[in-house]
Amino acid sequence: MTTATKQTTGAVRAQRADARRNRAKVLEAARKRFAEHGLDAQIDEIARDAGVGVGTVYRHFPTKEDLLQALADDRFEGLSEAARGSLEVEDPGQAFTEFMTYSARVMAEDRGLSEAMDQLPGLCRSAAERVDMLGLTGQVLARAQANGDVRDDLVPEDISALICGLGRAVRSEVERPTMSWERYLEIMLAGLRA
Amino acid sequence: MTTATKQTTGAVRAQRADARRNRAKVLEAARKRFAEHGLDAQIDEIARDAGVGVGTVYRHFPTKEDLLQALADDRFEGLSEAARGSLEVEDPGQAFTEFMTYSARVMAEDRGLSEAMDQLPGLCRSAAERVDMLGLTGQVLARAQANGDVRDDLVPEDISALICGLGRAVRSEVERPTMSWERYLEIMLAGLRA
Amino acid sequence: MTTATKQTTGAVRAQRADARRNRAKVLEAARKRFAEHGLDAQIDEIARDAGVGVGTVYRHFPTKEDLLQALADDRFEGLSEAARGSLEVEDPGQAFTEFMTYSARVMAEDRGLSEAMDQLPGLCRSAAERVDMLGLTGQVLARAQANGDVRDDLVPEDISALICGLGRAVRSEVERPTMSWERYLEIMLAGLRA
Amino acid sequence: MTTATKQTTGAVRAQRADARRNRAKVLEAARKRFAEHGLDAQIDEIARDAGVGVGTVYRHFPTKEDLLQALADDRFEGLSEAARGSLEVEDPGQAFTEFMTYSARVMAEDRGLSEAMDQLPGLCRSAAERVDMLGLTGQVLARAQANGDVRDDLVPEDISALICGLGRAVRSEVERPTMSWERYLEIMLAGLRA
DNA sequence: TATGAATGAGTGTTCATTCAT
DNA sequence: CATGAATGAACACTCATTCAT
Repeated sequence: MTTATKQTTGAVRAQRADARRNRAKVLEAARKRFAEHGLDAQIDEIARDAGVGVGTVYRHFPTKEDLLQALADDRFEGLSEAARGSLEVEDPGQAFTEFMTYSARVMAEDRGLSEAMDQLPGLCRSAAERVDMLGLTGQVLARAQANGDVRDDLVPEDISALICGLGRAVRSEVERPTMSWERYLEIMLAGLRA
Repeated sequence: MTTATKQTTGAVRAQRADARRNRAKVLEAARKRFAEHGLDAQIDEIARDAGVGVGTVYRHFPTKEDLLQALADDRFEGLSEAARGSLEVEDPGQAFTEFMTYSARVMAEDRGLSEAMDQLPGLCRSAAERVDMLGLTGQVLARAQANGDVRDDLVPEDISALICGLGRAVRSEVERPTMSWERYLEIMLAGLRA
Repeated sequence: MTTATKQTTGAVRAQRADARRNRAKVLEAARKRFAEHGLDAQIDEIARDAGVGVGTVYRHFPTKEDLLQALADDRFEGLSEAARGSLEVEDPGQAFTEFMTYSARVMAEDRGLSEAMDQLPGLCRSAAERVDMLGLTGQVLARAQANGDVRDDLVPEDISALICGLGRAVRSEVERPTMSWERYLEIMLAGLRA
Repeated sequence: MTTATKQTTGAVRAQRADARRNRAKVLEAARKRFAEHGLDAQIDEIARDAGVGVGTVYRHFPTKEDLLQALADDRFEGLSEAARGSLEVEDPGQAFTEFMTYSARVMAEDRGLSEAMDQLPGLCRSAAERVDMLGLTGQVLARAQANGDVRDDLVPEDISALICGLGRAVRSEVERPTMSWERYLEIMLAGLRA
């Protein structure tokens, strides 16, 4: 029976690998669709792009919102990694700038994410909480402040909110090339300096 | 055109007055609906609020987008008036700040407008062009720069884009009260200062 | 303006006549579909049968259940008229029998109605209350009891419940011709006799 | 068949025992689900309750209807045993009453069964035929008639149909507590008495 | 010209059934 | 033989737009 169990486990693992691969394909397709078309992207299209049936999408993500939540979780995980990476950077000011730049870029490239911040704030909040975004940005901020690179009156919530604001603001570039998200960010960073 | 109006009968003129009144009622209802519910506001609801039938809405605005265009035109007309008003203010720096503050407030209070900037950029661009937004903001900017209140490297397009960016960014406050549009604006203005 | 109003009223009435006709067509189609296919009948099919678009069905009946409610109301109105008619019949026992027979026939011929009694009891209850079914059946019952035709221990609720029970029971005949609803009713009436 | 079993290896026999046990678990879970939720009970839920995969359910019962058939067969086997038990009861009238009461109770407590009688009559017919329901009820009936307890004009098909009718009728009690299945049965039995 | 009823393509979601592991 | 992931047809319902009155 031990053997049998091991075989079963192997089979189950294989299936799970398949399922995981499908889940990944769905996520990837969804990321692209939402990034390009915003929240109105249709589940059917995502399924087609992923090369699976609608049912498969719904098996992994019972609701459109669940799917968006998973994507947001992914995005915020990326942001938290960026924050952690910045904490390794020696110069605190540069660390701060790098983190903000990474954040702005992510937001600029994902229409769905920036729309979600407008229309599904709870979703973003929960994604941010999952990775303790506030704590991490707080650390990045504190170092820069201690080094005299950033205004002292800023609190971690400001950074968190600015990132969200950036998410909405920087998509400018997509449509109106007069202002790139880089320029918008530059001005914003200037406003944050000590 | 004046002549044409004179030629029309009293009845027809009365009808036209009616039509104009209806147009105004529709616009007003639409403004409220879009401000509160964003772009997803439904034409039927707008018609009901306006006290007219859907057909009347479509007579004046053949398309939902046409209606939004009219509203955007209105908003940008308000912005251009604010810009012209600022040009009367003696202190150039204060004038600049007042104009930016007015703009931020308008954007913060109109969910439809801020969503339109994300999703219907052409609409906003054309509204901005109609009132020479670029020229006006350029004048406000130039005075502030000449007075040494604002960074020299900024061009009028920057201001225009910032206002649009603000439109998207400042709605933060609605959901996450940690950052009000006033605070976001403050940081932004700090970034613009010389 | 009075004239205008009159014209408008005429137009409105004409429209309403059209709408009423469509509503009737929808109801008729729905009656047939639900009678034949039960509660699973599809709105699209009903719309097609009625010769209208789905939207028209939903304009008149915002929900499938609303449509069913309307049909139930119709049915119970018919039952209440039957009860009132029975009260005109001279012989109380015959009146009772006639009313029960009418009820059984209606129920036997409408699969949707009998299923609704199983699965949407609130709907039936409200339809019954709308026409004071309990009061009317109570009167029919009281007369028959006073005449010594029906068991004294029966209360109006019994009759009401029996009619509902009949609704479910008598559809036997549809599928299993061994027992017609007439025979089922006959046995039931025998059980009710004094 | 006994020989065949003897020829099989221990392992295979063990597998068969497993399969039989699975079949039983599925049936039990299905009985509960269908009894409570009616025909709309979902195979996935049944599988979960049974502690097996959906595939296992479908291996034993290739179709939802096949599963229902098995359950109906079980139920009718119970009914036939009740009938046979009644034939042992000394007093024919009491025997008849007991049988009808048992039948009514079973029907009242199984929503799936009563719905099946409405919507899948062939299934019930075949279950009834498998256990010669008609013959057994005929015997119960004949004894009661011979003893003068039940109307002479009733035929075995009447009883069979009444039981089915009861199945649909008595669920009244669930929603409208004014009439219990006991009361409904009482009236019905009164109608059957000589 | 105003009305609002009608339209119908489109969308999220469910669930019986199949099939790779 | 068991598993449960995948499938996809089906279905209720929405809403921008058209059009008869």
